[in-house]
Amino acid sequence: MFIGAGQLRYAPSNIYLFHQEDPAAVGYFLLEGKVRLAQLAPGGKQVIVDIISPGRYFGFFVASANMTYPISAEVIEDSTVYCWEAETIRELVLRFPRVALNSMELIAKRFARLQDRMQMLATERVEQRIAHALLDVSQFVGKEIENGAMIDLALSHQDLAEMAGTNIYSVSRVLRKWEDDDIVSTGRQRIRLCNPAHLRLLVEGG
Amino acid sequence: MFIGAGQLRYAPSNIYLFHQEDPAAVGYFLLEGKVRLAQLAPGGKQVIVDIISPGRYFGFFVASANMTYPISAEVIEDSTVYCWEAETIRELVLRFPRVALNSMELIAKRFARLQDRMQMLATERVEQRIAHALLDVSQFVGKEIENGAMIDLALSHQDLAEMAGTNIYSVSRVLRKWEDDDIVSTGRQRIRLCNPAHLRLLVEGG
DNA sequence: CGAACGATTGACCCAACTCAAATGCGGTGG
DNA sequence: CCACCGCATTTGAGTTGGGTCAATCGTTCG
Repeated sequence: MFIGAGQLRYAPSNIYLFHQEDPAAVGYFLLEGKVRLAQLAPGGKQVIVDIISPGRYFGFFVASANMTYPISAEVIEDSTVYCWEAETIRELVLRFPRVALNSMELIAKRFARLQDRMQMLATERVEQRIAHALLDVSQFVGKEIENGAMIDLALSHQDLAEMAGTNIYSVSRVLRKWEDDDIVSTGRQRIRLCNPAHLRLLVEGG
Repeated sequence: MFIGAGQLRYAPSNIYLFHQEDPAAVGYFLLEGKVRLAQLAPGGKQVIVDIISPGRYFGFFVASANMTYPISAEVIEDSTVYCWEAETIRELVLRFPRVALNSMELIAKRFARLQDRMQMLATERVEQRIAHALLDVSQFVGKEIENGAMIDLALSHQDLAEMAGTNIYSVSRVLRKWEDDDIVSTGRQRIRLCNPAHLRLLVEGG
């Protein structure tokens, strides 16, 4: 949408598209690559809020609202983005109300997802949280193998820990246990879900 | 806004305006009273996502998106709400783009707030989380006394626990400690922040 | 006055965090 | 091709925050 009003931009791995607290001047749509949205806590720890894969918007609504970015966006895989100035977004929304409605629907879904994650952090124990985080992220960034029975994720233990609100040691121990039970298989910066159904059980069951 | 397109409704304490999983058919604006938005976790525990005070919208964006409510809304103080059918909201957004823009700004702020809460749940320890939750909720539902030096909250330990992702026992212990330090004073379903600045220190500091 | 409910307190215990150290893997440069 | 370095991961041991349970107390209200 809005092709023409914004501009295409190539962003190599490891750069930041924007930093937390920066005035939100630009909204993005990811065409290709991968971007990590993280929030830095006072004290050094950070939380990964989301991992963006192609076809998704980010920093879009804040930009329309004249705020500062509440999170940072780090490119973790060479990416191509399409981006719009905040002012342009506002004009487009005013000109094409349909766009606004779509945006509202989009954000409502993201909102629900965020609430789910909040609940998981508030009520679940580490093993469930890790399962939850894996399933959540696999909806978008996973590469399916063999009719979806397996999902391959490019994800470090560090990332997973920051999504589940724990540390790399606990992540390692949990993954090891699951590996013994053939639920996942792990490698350097790679996690393969061999049995997503079992993970789902863990999340539901308790 | 939109007066005329929706309708006024009186809702007594203890009823639910909507339940989690219900199709989101109506969006609300609170004129008077207090409403608790909570999400029930599989396993009985629940998380209080927000406490709504007069002047705020809720269930509004989900309604515009043809989804099911991701949370339940319980009236916890006799309330007056103004509400719109989902279809009406969509029509209004399409007809008055300005409304859409305002909505997007509104939701972006809420989004940022939710992300903050997520971070707190993921990285902070219980004492900080409770301080955080108190400050967060006091922005909206507190009654200021003596030029803001004190804030009076109608809040049970149970509520606070469900906001901070802990249990009533830990809440009680933390509040007791703070009471000994004259940071708060407590009563039945009532918490008075005597020294919000000190709480803010706790949140920042670590 | 008594029932119901919120709050308190103590004792116990375990999940998970911390720290330290070892191990393995990948890429690089000689 | 091998040696080396840096980083991700693993593993063990020790510690503890805070969750759980049980019992009690206080207060509100019918």
